[in-house]
Amino acid sequence: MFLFTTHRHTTRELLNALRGGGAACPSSALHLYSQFRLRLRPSDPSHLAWRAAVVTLRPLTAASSLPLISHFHGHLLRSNLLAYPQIASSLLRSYSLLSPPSAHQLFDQIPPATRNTYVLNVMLSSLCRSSDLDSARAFFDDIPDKDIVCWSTMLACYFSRGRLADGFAFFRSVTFTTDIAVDDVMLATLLTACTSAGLLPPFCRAIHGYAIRYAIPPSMHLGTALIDGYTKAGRLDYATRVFALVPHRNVIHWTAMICGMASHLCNNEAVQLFEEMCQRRVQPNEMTFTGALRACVNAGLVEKGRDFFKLMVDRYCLEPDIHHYGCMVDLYAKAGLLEDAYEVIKNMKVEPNVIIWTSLLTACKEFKNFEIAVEGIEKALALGISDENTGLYMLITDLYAMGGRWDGVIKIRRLMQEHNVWKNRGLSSIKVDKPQGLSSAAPS
DNA sequence: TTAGGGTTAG
Repeated sequence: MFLFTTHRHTTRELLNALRGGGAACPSSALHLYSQFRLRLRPSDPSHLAWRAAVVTLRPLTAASSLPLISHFHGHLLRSNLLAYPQIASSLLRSYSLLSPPSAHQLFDQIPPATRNTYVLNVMLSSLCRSSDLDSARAFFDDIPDKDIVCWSTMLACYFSRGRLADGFAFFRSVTFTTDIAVDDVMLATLLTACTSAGLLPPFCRAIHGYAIRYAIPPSMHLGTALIDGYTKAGRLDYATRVFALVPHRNVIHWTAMICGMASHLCNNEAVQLFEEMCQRRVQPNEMTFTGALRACVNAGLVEKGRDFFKLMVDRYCLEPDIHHYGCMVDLYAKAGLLEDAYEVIKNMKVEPNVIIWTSLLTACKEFKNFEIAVEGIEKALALGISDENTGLYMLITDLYAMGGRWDGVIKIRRLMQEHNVWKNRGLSSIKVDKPQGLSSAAPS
């Protein structure tokens, strides 16, 4: 925290305070910035002015404060700071995250001389997020000097729209028709797309092989994408090896590894890794706790799970979300502690969803506890019936039958009939030669 | 010293 003293701070000191997180909240950032502007002299180097404005925008954007950003935009216009590409790209990015139409308006007002590669890339990224793919592609085609960021942005756009074949064709065109050197970010983009499309493990190994061949280190995002890819491909051994090789492991690397271990039922290893992470003073986030709690659920470690949940709230001041409550309900329910599970649901700060009710009611069926089941059923029915929760309705039917409540069975059957929803038969398939989503045409 | 990309519950 930056403290104001009787000492008259120089512009450099104020800039360092802004940059060093001395202004985590928007109001203190704007206060520091106004102090900075008061001290700024014509003799100061011009880069001080735009740097201060750039770092002031960060907390405003992090707080998603559109009114403050608009207010700051006014100041930037009046002080002619928007002529700096650094400011233009920062402001454009802030708007594109919070209000894409405002970003597009701003872009039209940026003079062509200011529209450098950074500005164009932010605009492309904004179009990729908020407009149709063809508009983004048209904008991409018009960019004169495309760099790796530009190509990566467009590549991610294809994948995020589910256009796998076009994305792979696009990647091929990067490698075969340009001199662009593929980097770790582009490989991470490619790998993430393969992981979500289930094109593993050969693709994961191929991309990893490419990274090794071209000496691209598994740093940051590529490290996470590899860990996640290998764990989802069932290769915990490779994931562990990559994890060990990541130079500066951050919370996301640890989380990907912990979640990967938990999903493969290496529960004790996941719990150990989580504890090691805390010992090394790496701050866990909400997702890390989901992984750690899931390991406790799988292993039936009720006490440990309870401790982790308490640790999350008390020590790390994290607000539990639906995933954490879901784990806690499951933790107690699977151990037969149905009262505790139901208590979690009653005290939740978010509405329970179909997963939570299914978790509780499945345990009610297993442990033949009709009392809690009846209470739960009443509330679960409030979710309403849809194609997504027919499983829950079937479970409720079973529970009514178990309690001899045939009127309930008839009621649910009638509801399902009225809404024309039926439980689908279990079905699973494996594509062997041609993975799904690879059938569309290559881009022009 | 302004741009792209990564991790969660039945």
